[in-house]
Amino acid sequence: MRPLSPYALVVTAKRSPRGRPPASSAAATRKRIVDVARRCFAESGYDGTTNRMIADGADITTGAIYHYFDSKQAIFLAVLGEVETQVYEKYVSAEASASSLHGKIVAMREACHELNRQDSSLAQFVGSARRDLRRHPELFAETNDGLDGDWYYLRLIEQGVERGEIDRSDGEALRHFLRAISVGLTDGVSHDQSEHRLALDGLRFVLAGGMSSSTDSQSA
Amino acid sequence: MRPLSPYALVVTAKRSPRGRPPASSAAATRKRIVDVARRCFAESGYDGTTNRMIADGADITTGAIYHYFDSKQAIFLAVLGEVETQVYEKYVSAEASASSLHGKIVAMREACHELNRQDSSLAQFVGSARRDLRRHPELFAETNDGLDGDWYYLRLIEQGVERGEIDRSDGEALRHFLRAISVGLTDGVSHDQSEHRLALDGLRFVLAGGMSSSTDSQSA
Amino acid sequence: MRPLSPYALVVTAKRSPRGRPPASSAAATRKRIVDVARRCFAESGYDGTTNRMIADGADITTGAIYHYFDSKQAIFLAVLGEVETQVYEKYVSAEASASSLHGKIVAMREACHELNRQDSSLAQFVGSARRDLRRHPELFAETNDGLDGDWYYLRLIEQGVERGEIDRSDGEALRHFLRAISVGLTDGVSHDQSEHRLALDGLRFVLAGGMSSSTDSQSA
Amino acid sequence: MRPLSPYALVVTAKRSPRGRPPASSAAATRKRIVDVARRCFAESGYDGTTNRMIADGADITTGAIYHYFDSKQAIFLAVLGEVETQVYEKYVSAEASASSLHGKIVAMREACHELNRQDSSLAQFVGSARRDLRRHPELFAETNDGLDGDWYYLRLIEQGVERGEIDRSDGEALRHFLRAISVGLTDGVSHDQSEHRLALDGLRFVLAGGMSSSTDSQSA
DNA sequence: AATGAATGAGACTTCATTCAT
DNA sequence: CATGAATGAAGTCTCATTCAT
Repeated sequence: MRPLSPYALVVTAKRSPRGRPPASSAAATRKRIVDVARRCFAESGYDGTTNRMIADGADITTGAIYHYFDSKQAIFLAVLGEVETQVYEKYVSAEASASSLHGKIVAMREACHELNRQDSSLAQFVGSARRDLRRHPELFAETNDGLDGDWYYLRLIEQGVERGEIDRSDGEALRHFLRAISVGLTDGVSHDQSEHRLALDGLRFVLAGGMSSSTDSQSA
Repeated sequence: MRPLSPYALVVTAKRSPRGRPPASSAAATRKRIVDVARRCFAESGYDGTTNRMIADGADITTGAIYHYFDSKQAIFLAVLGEVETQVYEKYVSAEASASSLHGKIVAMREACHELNRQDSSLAQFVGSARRDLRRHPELFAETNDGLDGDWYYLRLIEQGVERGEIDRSDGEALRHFLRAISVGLTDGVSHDQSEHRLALDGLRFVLAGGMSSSTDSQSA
Repeated sequence: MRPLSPYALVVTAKRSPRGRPPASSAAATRKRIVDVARRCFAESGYDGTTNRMIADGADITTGAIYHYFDSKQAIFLAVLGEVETQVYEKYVSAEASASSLHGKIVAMREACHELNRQDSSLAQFVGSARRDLRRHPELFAETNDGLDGDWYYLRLIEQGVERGEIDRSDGEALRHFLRAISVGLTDGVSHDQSEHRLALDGLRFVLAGGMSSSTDSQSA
Repeated sequence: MRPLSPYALVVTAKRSPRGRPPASSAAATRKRIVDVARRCFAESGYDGTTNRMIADGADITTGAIYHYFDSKQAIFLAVLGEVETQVYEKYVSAEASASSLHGKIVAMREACHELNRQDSSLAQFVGSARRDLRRHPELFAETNDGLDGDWYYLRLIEQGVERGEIDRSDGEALRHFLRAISVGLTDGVSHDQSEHRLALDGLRFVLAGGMSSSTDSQSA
């Protein structure tokens, strides 16, 4: 029949022979759907991902998906929520590992690097989802603020200003720069660990003032 | 009838019933197609853009598109080529406007900011195309190297090393950082001029060593 | 709505609105598709047959066809394979029913006549497919040798030569004549039983030497 | 632009530079259209032939076709009429070249062979048109009786009966056989001169009674 | 819990035909 | 006489979704 999609699990040899599958199977299937969907959405985007891709990857049929989710949109929202939670936790735990503004920023990016090393589909989903959310307003969830860490940077900088580490007048620009570099690290190089590592090293180099020595009389 | 797509011109009262429309210029129509397509691809991506969107936007029928292009893919390639040319020219002219590595980098990002101010769909197309090119290998053209400015940064850094402005050992990391921030500025904030301005100011602040004073004993 | 195609069943009052229809057998639907397709291809050719014709005839939608076949081409190949099998069987069983070359030839054509009486769409498909295969190389299947019975005639004549019923020097010409008359009976008159019968009688008359008495001094 | 279709003339180097082309050009263009159309219809059938194929082959644009013909259908009818005329002439001239029924039949088939040698697209068009006429009733012209030579055979046999060369009771069967073999020679082997020659030799062999010696006790 | 047959809308694309120039 | 820009209908195929089993 239909050739197996590249998302199909390789271990498709044995299937629960007949009768009701074991109790926890439902939860496991749901998790499989979400996991596969994350990878699909990350790689192909929302429009480019089909229910068939997800079903093949989760070793079920497209019809079965609808036992777990009401729609493709609902799958996306589930993936989004799960990813947000994971990223949020990383952010929070990173915050405590350093005391200065500079240190906290680096710590947070390092935490993301670690996350990316463990499962790169996470960062790639974040990058993909950013565009998909702009394109499909119906994909917005009520709790959608954390993907780029804006709220986090806001807090960090506020604290930095209070501690006198940075002028308030520079805070706003810094915040937008941090947002941009976060997007860049996520979208631009998250698919290659060593590039991501290098880019992060570059950020540390620049933050440490590596480029501040030589200037010329150029202007905007 | 079919509800008008948001890309349709508002003045779509009457359409020539059949045959060649009076006072129509092939070049103008072709340009309209490419322009609308750039905006559509930028906003909705390759998969999310339909021929109907483009046709409505260019005030023709979907069939007429094929008078100018062999396929949707060909339209994309045309847009890509045009954008590459424009961006390339900006890069080259920016290079001459400063003498130090630091200055040239800032000059180039400022040039992009200027381009973005004139037509933000350009930067947004670049961001969108980056993903689409990863997803659809058939969209690669022979001349596809300039979108992120990698070749440009490579040259700049090489020259910087030769002039002793930067250690060769830091060059690789810096290059990847520059790639990341370029992606971030393009993808993350190009849809809002003032945010883009702020993020660029943030980059200049950081490059100038604004974050280098305060450090603590944090590590990766 | 869309006017019903002539292939649509007359009893098409109500159609199941959505989802799997009650009491539907996949095998039966598939067979319906193949049967209708054979008639359509026979009557209208490959180019002239539309998915809509087939779908209407099989009482499904055009989309449902793709549940059973990957493409229009695949439908054609399925019909071709099925027809080849049926014709082949007839040929083989006809071979045993006579002992002389003359007798076997007549027996084979009579077998085809019988097949044609049962389902004339078979012979007509063969005729149509001959042209379609010439025009669309992609319609060739690996097992495509039996439609005109060439291999069959080849064997018959070889045996006739060995038994001394015919000179080897005449065999080649006879073989091509048999191919031509097969095509003629299939393409030219298979749509009308009585004409087919008469033409076959004519062949028997000629083979029996009915035209050999009167000759004059004409030449090529 | 659009790649040249295989029907495009190779000599597309120089085109009448500007202004009105020479006087007889119109007639020449019309002839070119008909000639190319015959080959296209022969090779690809009515459905499979596009106006673009014809236009490319005739070195004009699709629009220009409509200066000479009202529709694709009209082109087909023009080709059909022209072919009928040519074939008719051959038939008539062949009739005089022999005196017996047997001789006239052979003479006519030899005449067709000669025609086929000169321009095989003629015979192939006849074969293709036979199917197209069955499929598209609108392609029938008022004067459409001569393609298979039915009227011709009818007359020949009537004369043969009157001259006592054949029983009236066998005439009807012979006529249908002749029709079938005509179709077979036209459709089955007209694309290969040597096969056509062999098949015609086979017909002559059979008509001469080559198969009448050996019979066995087989029956219908 | 899961299957898989089926729908209906819509995607890309082709093509005969029209008509201003 | 001829071009070529444009239409509108139709064609093949895809896909999210539904629902009897």
